[in-house]
Amino acid sequence: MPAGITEDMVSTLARDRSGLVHASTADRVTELLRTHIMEGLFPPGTRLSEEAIGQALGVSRNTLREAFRLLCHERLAVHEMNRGIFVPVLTSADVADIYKLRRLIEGGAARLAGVAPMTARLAVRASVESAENAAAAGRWFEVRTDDLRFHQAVAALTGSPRTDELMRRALAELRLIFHVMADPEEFHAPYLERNRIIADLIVLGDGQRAESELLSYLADAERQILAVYQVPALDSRS
Amino acid sequence: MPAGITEDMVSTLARDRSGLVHASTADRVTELLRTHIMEGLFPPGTRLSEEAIGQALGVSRNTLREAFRLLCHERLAVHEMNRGIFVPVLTSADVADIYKLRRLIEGGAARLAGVAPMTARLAVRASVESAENAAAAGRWFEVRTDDLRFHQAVAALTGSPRTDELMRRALAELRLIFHVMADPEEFHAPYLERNRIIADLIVLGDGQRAESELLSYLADAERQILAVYQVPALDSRS
DNA sequence: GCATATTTGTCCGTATGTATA
DNA sequence: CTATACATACGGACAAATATG
Repeated sequence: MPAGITEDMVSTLARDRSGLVHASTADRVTELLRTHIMEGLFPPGTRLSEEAIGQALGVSRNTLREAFRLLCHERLAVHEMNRGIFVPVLTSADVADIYKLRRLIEGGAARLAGVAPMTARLAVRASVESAENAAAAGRWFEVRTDDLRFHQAVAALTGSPRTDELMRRALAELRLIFHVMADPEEFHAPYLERNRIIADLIVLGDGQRAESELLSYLADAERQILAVYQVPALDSRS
Repeated sequence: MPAGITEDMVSTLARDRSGLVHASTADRVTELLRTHIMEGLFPPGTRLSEEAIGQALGVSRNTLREAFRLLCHERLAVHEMNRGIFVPVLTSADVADIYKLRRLIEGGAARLAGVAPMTARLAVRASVESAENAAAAGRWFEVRTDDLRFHQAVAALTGSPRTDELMRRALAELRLIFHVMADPEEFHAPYLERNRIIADLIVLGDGQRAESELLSYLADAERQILAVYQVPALDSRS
């Protein structure tokens, strides 16, 4: 059981295999590794050994390599030639870039609030209410998840599958950053009411104000992260 | 030599192998297939046989499968379980979605014209001038390439690597659509002067007007494509 | 700086399951 | 329904690159 590989990873794989899901082994392995990386179970910089993980998961190296390639493609892993696959160590520049992209996507999506279908708008508010309930119960990791759902729902106002997927990937990367930061309560609490305000504006269809609120929101969040997250941009190598 | 596989595909592969490029075989195969799909050498709907292509390229099926997975991930191929890899047949819905995404990205990027570095703005104008020269010489396929470079340069105004890559992939998909359309002269000629106007606005730093010009440009182009491109959204199967 | 061990990159053979003629 | 073709997945092999002592 080499590095963060748990028993239920393997059983999950086996369960899905017997299930009626129409996906290849490589796809299931990808999904499994993706969530494990996103949940921070492999610390940034960890090398993902083909031999060890393949054996722990009970899949061949060839199959595992297909999964690794996909993870690299969505930036949840980095490939260093002849050295292996590593969990990425994101830099301050990465944080800035992700927020730049988020402002572009989420800002533009919020502006569409007035023309977006009401179901999509209500989904935004639903995620905020879910977060409020979780916060009231003190479940702050759930608040974090709901916050990401909120932003996903905002992007979904575009009604564009490609935008949805793009947003999903950007937020997956962002999770990597969250894991090396302070506890979720300190970070997310202040944004709860701002989420609520934005959600209400979106339901009302006031795209202009929703956008400007969201942009200042994202700018503040970026500043706050960069103040704590001091990973230099120079090539990180152990 | 089964399906669209030419001799120089193999020689390109061999040349790069001996070269000092630091990339794996799978990466080189991916790049090779990517450009060949983008250039329309495989008609939409074609099945990419592991056996045939692997043999033609002189690479093993394992290596080829890694490449196929990547292409599927960037939507330049579609994977049908237990059936194989196919060149995608894009639907009208895909066209609409790609243009929705483009309006979001390119519109937001154009708005940043005033704060973008001058080198990035001049790159936009350079692509237009290149297209104008190609048009004057009657090289319309070159005009098409320059047009795509123009839009890539607009997205690059954000200065975001992730946005650049995202845009590259969206435009790669768009190429698939262009190939089944009328000749490039008819389609691109009317947009030449509009490109010029937008580029000048960007160099001047007038993000507001650049954005609105670009948005109406994209709306017109989408309409024009959809008028000709009548592929129904229902699951295309031969 | 060198020799060794480890790990990746790539290929091959093969067994099994799935789709199609 | 059978047969064929093909994708899926595994395991083994070897060279090359890298890490380790």
